Amino acid sequence: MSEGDRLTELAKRRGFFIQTAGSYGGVAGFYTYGPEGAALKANIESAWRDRYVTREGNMEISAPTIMQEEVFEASGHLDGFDDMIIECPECGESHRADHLVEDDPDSTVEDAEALPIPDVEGLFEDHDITCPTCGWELAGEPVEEFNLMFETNIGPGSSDPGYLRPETAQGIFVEFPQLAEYARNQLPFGVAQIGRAYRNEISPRKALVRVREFTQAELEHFIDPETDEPPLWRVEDVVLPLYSAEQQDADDGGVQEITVAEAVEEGIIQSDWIAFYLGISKAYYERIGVDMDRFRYRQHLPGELAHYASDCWDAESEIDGDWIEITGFAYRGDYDLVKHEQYSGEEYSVFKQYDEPVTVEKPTVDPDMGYLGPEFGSAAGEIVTELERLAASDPDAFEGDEVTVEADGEAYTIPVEKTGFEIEEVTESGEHITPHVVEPSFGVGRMVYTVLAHAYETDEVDGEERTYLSLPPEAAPTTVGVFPLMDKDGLAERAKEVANQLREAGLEVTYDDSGAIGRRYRRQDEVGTPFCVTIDYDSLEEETVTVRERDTTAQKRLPIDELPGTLSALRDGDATFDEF
RNA sequence: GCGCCGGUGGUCUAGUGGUAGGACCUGAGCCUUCCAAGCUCAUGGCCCGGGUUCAAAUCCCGGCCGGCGCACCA
Repeated sequence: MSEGDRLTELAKRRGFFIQTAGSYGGVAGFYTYGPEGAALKANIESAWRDRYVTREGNMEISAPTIMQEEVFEASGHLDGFDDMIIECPECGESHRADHLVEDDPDSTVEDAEALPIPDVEGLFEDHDITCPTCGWELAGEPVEEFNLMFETNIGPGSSDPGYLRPETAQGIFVEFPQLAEYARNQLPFGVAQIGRAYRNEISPRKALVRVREFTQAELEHFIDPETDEPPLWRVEDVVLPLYSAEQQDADDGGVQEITVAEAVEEGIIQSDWIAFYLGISKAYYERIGVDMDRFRYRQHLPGELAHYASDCWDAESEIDGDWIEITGFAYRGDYDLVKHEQYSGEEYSVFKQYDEPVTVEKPTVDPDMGYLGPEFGSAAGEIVTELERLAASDPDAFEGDEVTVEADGEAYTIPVEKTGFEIEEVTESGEHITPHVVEPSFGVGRMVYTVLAHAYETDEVDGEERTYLSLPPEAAPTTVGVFPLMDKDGLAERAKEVANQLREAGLEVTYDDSGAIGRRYRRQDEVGTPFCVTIDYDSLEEETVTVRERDTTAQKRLPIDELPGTLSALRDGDATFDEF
């Protein structure tokens, strides 16, 4: 039985994740987190928030999952999704129909993607385009649209299309002008979002790994590319397992264990910002329970880079021998903000003040409209525009008595004195710049899946095989199980009191008084509860209990009144079980 | 989307053209002074639709779902 099969079985039996609406036969690519899974996911998210929002001083927002078409035109997703696919009936290979048409030597078509499908199909017939894999004639084969975004309609009718976001990032980018305002227009600043995203995947696979609705945790860090440097000193000694593009190409290539400082120095990681995030993220993965022996950072190969990214690294975890992308670290440059500025007409930049105001000589014009109007009639407006342009590009042209500009294809000569030409001294205190974006983008479901797979352990206790999830106490759905040794003699009553006391202290508690004590321990082991408290006869007299640790099954005796503090410290990583 | 394989209680599984057993789990009770012990009882199942047949969970077709491979993955 593979690791994935084992995990799916446990997940269903114990309530981590199940196929959605299984009673109705289910639909591929949709999963519901059960009670244990939802708690685990929430803990992983809150650890993420603690790491990337709270501790880094970033903002968090929550945007809608549906936005109008223009947003995705700007982001490039709409084009990216409207791929035209043609499938070869001979070899079964699928190809981008628009690319085949453009690549055909007889064809003059440059942007086949913009053509209607029947036209593209026609081109296949006109030019006898063949399958690049096997050479089969593709004429007559249907060209089909490929759409990975879920489409919907906003309001009644179909005139106002909307799309479910394929990534949470765009919800941040579109609000940049306001967000910059909230950051007091000071770079750098980071905006995070944890939320659902949707992709109509052709072939959902491997439980939570490739699904159609999933949770992303994304951080968009807006920086001044000229001056902002990450605090690399914080992570310079962190050792990263790097699988560079070069190593992937090499025959005997493999993961190199090198420090952040070395990786930057040797140019393996091009962006200091990416290096910084790889550094701080390693500690995050360790914290939530990713096994560092089954983890690596893999650099994208040149051909693999997204349209917006210059350098990109993925965090990958190993399950069943496969490497699964759990995070993408991308340097997106100014791609997104520039596009949204173009499409929205709003300004997606910040004003950057110079250290010292700069005084420049700026040629300006202030034309005498009382002269230009009557003289040139309807051409006057265009002439003014041309004069302004000329003043900026070639102020020397105004040195004579007359200046000549071309407007609407005709040359006009104007006396310089009527142009109001002047060299003004202008003091500029700064300039508008478009920030660059550094984006760590985490797949929450894939991290949940990884953490479960990596936590899955079996051992032997008193000759019996035991299954347990070695989850970090912080991530575990339940922190402590509370049991009476027997369900009699007042033990259960005392145990319920203790359970309530611990709940009051903010701990996640499960109470269980059924069957034998060993069975209850096993139950908690399987859902990864790190500690179990048992109330026995001595508890009634001495006010002490046994605390049992999941991974070792070791037990210690502690006073009841110390439990809330001790267990909280164990959960938060401020203490270890051995210390008591 | 294509190909191969599969689908029996919550889980794992046995099974035959005559409508199904087991184990574990779960619940009730007994027992039990720290690691899935034992006893009694109980709940719960043939993925969906069509066809063949006197009769289909079983054979055939289609669908859905899952696994693997291919393709796709902005």
